[in-house]
Amino acid sequence: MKYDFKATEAKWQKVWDENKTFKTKDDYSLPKFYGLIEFPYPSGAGLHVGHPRSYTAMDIISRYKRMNGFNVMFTMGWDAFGLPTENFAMKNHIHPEIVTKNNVARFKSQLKSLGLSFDWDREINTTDPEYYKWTQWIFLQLYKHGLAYKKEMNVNWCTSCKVVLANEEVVNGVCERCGGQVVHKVKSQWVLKITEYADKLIDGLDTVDFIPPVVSQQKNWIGRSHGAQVKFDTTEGHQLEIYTTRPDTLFGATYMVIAPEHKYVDMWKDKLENYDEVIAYREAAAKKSDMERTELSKEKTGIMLKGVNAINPVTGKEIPIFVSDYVLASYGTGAIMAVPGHDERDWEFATKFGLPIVEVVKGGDVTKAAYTDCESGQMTNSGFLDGMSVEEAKKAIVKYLEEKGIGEEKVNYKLRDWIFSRQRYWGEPIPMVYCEKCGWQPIPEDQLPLVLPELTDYEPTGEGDSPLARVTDWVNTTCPCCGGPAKRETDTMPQWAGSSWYFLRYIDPHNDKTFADWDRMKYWMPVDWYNGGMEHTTLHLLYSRFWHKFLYDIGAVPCPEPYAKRTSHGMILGENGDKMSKSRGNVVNPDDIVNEYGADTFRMYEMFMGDFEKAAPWSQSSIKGCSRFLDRVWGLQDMVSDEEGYSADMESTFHKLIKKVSEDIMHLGFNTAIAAMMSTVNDLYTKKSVTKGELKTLILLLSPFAPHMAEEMWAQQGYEGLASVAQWPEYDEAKCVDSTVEIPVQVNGKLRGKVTVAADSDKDYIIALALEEKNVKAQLEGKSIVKQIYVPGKLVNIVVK
RNA sequence: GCCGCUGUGGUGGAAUAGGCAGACACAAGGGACUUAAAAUCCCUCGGUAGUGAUAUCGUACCGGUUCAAGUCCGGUUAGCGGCACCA
Repeated sequence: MKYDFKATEAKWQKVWDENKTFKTKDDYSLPKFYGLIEFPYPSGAGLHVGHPRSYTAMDIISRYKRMNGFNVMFTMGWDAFGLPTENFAMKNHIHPEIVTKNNVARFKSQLKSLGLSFDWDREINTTDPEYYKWTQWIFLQLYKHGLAYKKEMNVNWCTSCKVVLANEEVVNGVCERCGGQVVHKVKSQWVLKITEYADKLIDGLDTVDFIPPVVSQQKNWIGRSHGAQVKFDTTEGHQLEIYTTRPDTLFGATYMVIAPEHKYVDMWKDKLENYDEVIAYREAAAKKSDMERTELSKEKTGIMLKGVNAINPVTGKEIPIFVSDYVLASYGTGAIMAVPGHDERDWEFATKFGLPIVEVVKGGDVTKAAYTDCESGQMTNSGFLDGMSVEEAKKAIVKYLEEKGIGEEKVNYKLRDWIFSRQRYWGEPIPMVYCEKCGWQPIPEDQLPLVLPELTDYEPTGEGDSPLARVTDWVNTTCPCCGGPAKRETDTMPQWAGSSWYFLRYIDPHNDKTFADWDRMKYWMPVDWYNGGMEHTTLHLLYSRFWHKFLYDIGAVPCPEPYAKRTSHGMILGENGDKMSKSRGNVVNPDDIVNEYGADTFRMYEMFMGDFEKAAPWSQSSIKGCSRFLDRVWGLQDMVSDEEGYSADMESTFHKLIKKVSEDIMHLGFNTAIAAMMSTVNDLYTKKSVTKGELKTLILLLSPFAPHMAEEMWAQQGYEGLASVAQWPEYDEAKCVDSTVEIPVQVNGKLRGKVTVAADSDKDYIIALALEEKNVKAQLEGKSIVKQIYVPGKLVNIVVK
């Protein structure tokens, strides 16, 4: 009888739904497993074949854990605030709430068709006021602990979206979303002090099991560097403070550079003979977009300050000061000491402006290029540092500077604070009120959620204000402090806000007293395994770790790290190897595959198509292989014998298979687990028979991968209950070995023959047998044996001369 | 430029901790069944030589360590991802 996937899949999805088969239990005496996948943004385009790769993998792991007696939490929700929904609403004059509702409904039905074992009773939606009430609450805690502040900032302004972007949303100087030009604009923004957590975010990485690329990217992004801050006297009187990672090269500092925005430019207005020229340079730099600044990075520009010089504190020499945009106002002190002998950028600048280059570390030729090696060099031209290694010199100079009171050790980070305001409608309102008398005031917590007001026009004002600014009766309110007239903040939170804590809400999604009950969090946290895309490493993953660490510090969550383990899946590419996209016309719709082959085949193929952690191109024809395999498994029912256990010749095969599938699931080796099942099924077809016990094991092993078919076969074979929650089959390590083994025999490392022996044969016997093997014997003809190597159970190698 | 990852048949990919390279699939070719097609089943399938047993070369390239290297070490090269004037 042919397998009817349509009817069968619908049937079991209904059973699972009605029985709440995958409902998370409240029994905290059970071992728990919290598997997490990134909840999607419900876009208008519907589910993409890329989404289920991660979902299916975690579904398999969750099903495996469940069958092994774990209390499993595996859930789904919607990260539903965001620009595309707002843009769609704007264009079509439909409320974003309706758009979201429709998109969620579509996503949900698509996901349901895949047989994913989510506990749907815990579904959450970031745009639900009962959810964002707590997003706002967390913001208020950040504010109350001094981690949220308002700041006039030079922000990234997308000229096309007419919206301010976070640093992270600007890619190569253009808007990440629309590719529009990004320029600088001054705006007053809410900013979160993620930099205060830089050390904790780096150090915490040692306590979790994240794949190495994630660890290195996060470390790189935070960019911690150790160095020194040093004060240089100037001829004008003020001290100019710089940051350097190479204090050892202080004797080689022949000039200084400050950022165009540096405040000393204004302070020294009267002293500077060429003030106008410097200001013109500053204005030109400000006008440059990030794109232009990057493009022009090859050619260094700058203006020397006329009228003020600095004094090198160790050489006592007067050195010139420049403004140049190769020094960033936002990093360190916005000023540097330039050591052209040992820094490539300084060398380039010094060469262009004809400035002196002094060698202070031996090992290179500073007339040709900067010598930046700090491993092997030796100090020279450096007074009391001469003869020291770079490492020694660093320590000695810092000690000297500290004694003199002109410098100290200093740690710096590339990480910037998180700009948290968006001039958009479809986001969480920031629960703050501005009062002329009292300044910024938080909304009392009992007034949360601060609900988004209804709106008919979602167009941003174009002035950089949110559409909310138009809703005057919402904006005008009273000050929670003095009761006088006040105005609400009209900016909303970025999309990253809702996703920064959603894993906590899954634990207790309907709690209206707190964001999640403590005892529940104590049981469920941390997330045991979080799988998601590499593209979220420096944004979502870092932000959510930051929020969690903050919540931990104020005693609101029970553990310092939210995720115990993080892995990442590769992208699914189009058939031609390009990234799947509408414009390339190579997008595959999962619905089509499910309709043609069924969810089980679709799941199988997504797991079989390649190394889970690497990108893999979609192949329409390869799907057939998985479809054929499932048909063959189904067909086994026609050759099942009356035998209960495993047949003698298949026993070790099945023990090995259980072991392999179990281990492969936990190592993301889904493709090899499936391959092993295929092999075994092929063997059974060769034999043309299968025992009841063998079929039972196969059904159970298949259940996490192709749950619908497994469920149907389980029922047809007369087993009680559901395969989805049946006990995972056990294997016996002792039975994983075959009674006879085939040992390859090499002569001088080249395969010449094979001998078949009992598994417990001893070395001498095997070597003797090997020497008698026909082909081996021929190879040994007329040669003398130098050495005989036997690797137990693996191979024999005979070395001859 | 810096950091990280990856180079294996026509294709996707296997190969535990240095031990039979190419598992499992797809595609292709041949055959069986069929009025025919689809589906299914069987065979072949890295290169070269040979009817064949077999020999020989072969995991991006060059070199090294080892009885033995896709795997380890040094260098080169190509591709992907991240960061990018961070002092």
